[in-house]
Amino acid sequence: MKAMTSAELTIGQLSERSGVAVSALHFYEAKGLLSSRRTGGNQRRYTRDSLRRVAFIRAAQRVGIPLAMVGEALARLPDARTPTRADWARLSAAWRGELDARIHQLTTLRDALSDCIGCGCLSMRRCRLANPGDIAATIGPGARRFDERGACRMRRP
Amino acid sequence: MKAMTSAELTIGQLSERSGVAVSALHFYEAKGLLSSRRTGGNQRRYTRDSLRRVAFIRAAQRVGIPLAMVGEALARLPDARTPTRADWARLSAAWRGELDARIHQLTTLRDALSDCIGCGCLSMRRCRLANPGDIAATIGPGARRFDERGACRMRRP
DNA sequence: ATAGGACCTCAACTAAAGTCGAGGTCAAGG
DNA sequence: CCTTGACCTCGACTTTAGTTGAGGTCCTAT
Repeated sequence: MKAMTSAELTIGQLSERSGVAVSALHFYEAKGLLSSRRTGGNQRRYTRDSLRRVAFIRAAQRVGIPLAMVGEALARLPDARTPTRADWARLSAAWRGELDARIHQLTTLRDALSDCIGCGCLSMRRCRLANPGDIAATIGPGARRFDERGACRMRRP
Repeated sequence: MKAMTSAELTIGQLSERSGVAVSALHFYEAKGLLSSRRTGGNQRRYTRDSLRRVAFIRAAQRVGIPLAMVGEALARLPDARTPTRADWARLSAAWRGELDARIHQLTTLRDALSDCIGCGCLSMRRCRLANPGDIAATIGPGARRFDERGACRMRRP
């Protein structure tokens, strides 16, 4: 084992410290969410702030935000220099709005559920449960857990 | 157009009233979340309470609960008789707990995000953002948006 | 009776977020 | 020298939640 605490991290170290599988880190890199320097032997070396990027990615994931959206957000961090506190703070503020919105949605839904399904209401047209924000979703085929859920209200392109 | 307001619904009517595509209703039926009678000509006929089932399914979806879990819940409704108010209320109560838990998770996360990413904290081991419930997830291959998120805390089988 | 829409089945495709495995380097220890 | 462990790439596979299309039936109004 190499017990070096170098300035840079190997992918294995990043994986262990972040709790994210190596294969997932590869995947994130392929998606452009993460970047690395390569050594002479073609191995990845990550700067320290990658830890933060990964933490951010996972945090976003946990609340159901798709990687594409996370990628968009991260893309607005400077890629040349290491992001400053201010860069991160801007990003954090943006996500805070997103999370607030989601919490609000969820709360509304919970209340609608208690009022509505619990009470025996049968009308679909009137029901808050049935129309919780009328997302007229026909966006394409396949799984679309996110959009249908009407969840992300960060600037849509 | 048939303007009949019969006791039963065709799949087209159920689709329109619920806002769910016919293909999705087929899919739900295949997954056992929904059931129907067949006419002589092999067409589906739904009872009125299917509307409520579908609304429930979508509501659960919107908050990120996978169909399998919804199916489990719905399976505990009586299939022979039309579910009573009490049947639904039981179910609703169970979900309320689920939603409360999720809201709590999200809120915690939001706060951690503001404190932590905003402030320049770099330690992964200490960071609430990085370890928001330590889900040691290695459950199998493929997409697992739900389990990794550590989200559902309804009785696990 | 016949055209039109609504319905049926079934197979194939899409998309997200990864995992897994094969086949091949690289570096250090014995 | 050789083995062991970490790393590399690339392609195939997985799961969830559907959609799309082909090919065929049913029903109802003209």
